[in-house]
Amino acid sequence: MGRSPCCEKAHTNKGAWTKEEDERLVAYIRAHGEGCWRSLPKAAGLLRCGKSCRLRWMNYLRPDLKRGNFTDEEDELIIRLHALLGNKWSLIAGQLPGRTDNEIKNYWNTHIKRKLLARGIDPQTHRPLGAGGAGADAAAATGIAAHRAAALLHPAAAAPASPVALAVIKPAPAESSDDGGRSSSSSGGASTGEPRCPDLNLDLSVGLPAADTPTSQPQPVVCLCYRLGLRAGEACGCQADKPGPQGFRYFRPLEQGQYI
DNA sequence: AACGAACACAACCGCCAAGGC
DNA sequence: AGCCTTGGCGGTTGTGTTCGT
Repeated sequence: MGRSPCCEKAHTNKGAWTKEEDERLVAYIRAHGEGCWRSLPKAAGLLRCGKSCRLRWMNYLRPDLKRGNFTDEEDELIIRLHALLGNKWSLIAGQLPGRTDNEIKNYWNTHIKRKLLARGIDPQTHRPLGAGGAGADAAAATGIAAHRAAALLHPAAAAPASPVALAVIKPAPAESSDDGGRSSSSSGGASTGEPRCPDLNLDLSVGLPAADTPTSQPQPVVCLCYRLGLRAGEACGCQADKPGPQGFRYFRPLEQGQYI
């Protein structure tokens, strides 16, 4: 079995990219666009693997990349998205324009993990350290985790200083999958390898509030317990008997320090 | 000044799914 | 239906830099 390498390793450079290589890659993509990565290196005169070219372009050379330090707002958004999605770095990156999955992954591992630990929060379960154990993992493995994630993303649950205020979660069709089916091996949250519930296949949309959005008005957030077939009061404090205009239900945010 | 440890981040590796043939 | 190619993803490693002794 096995598979052929994506390139002939004997004839490819490895390691850090030189300025000249960067220039060649950028020039080629500007002229021809992002096409076939496998054939690109040869066409561009690069002694690189196609995957390496793609990575270099995606992570460092793309013109729309935002360089520089992460802001506090981005920090908080990453933390909330990680609570919801786990180690789905590409999905998280999709909510942070100009940031790449690799960048976010590195930032998480080097900064945010420590930041959460300093706050006394387990970076994997997003629960207070020592307050969960297997129970916390089990909770994260249930649909209730999705509800908690909604709470984490709810404006009222956001950190006071954070302008990241609106999160609308809409249920995706059950048959759709945007993670390429990799969730069984790497979806985040608990790292214990315990059995997990089926992925929720959330079609997640997160955005900053529009400039003219009155922040004092309640923002719609779907209670995922409803999606999971739970009734009012069975797993949350949402107002199930007052459905919103399009089936949305408003979630009562958790108090600070309150966890499900 | 020299050395080692810790940190930050760029890059690589292996795996998987989708799509074409 | 099965194989192969390709793009994409997450985990891990390698290397340069900074900090502490």
